[in-house]
Amino acid sequence: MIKSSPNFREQCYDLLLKIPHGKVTTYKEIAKALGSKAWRTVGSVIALNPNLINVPCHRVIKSNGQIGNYVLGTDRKAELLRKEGIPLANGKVVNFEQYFHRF
DNA sequence: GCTGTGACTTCGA
DNA sequence: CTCGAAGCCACAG
Repeated sequence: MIKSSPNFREQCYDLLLKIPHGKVTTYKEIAKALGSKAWRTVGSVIALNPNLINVPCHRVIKSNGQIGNYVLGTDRKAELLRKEGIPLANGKVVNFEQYFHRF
């Protein structure tokens, strides 16, 4: 039972909440899991982040392993990821595939 | 109801 | 490898 776009936003947060601690995912994978190609929208809706407190948006990174952006700043996001146990290098995730969480 | 925008992705030089 | 431009979809005004 797959709901269409109307729930796109909610599905994004839902998947984000499903990401375990110490793991990361990419915007593209999220959109793909939703069956859409709106990576931009994924970042946009997360950027609006109505529930930033409940949504670990800092666990979402780009497809090339580079950390995306963050409401509090990329440096803050990098630090959070590092605390999660993910080593970083020049603002990029080291072996992010290893920490990549697939739905 | 249409236009603009973006926390991205991908191809080309 | 690095830099630039175009494309894409959903949300907000």
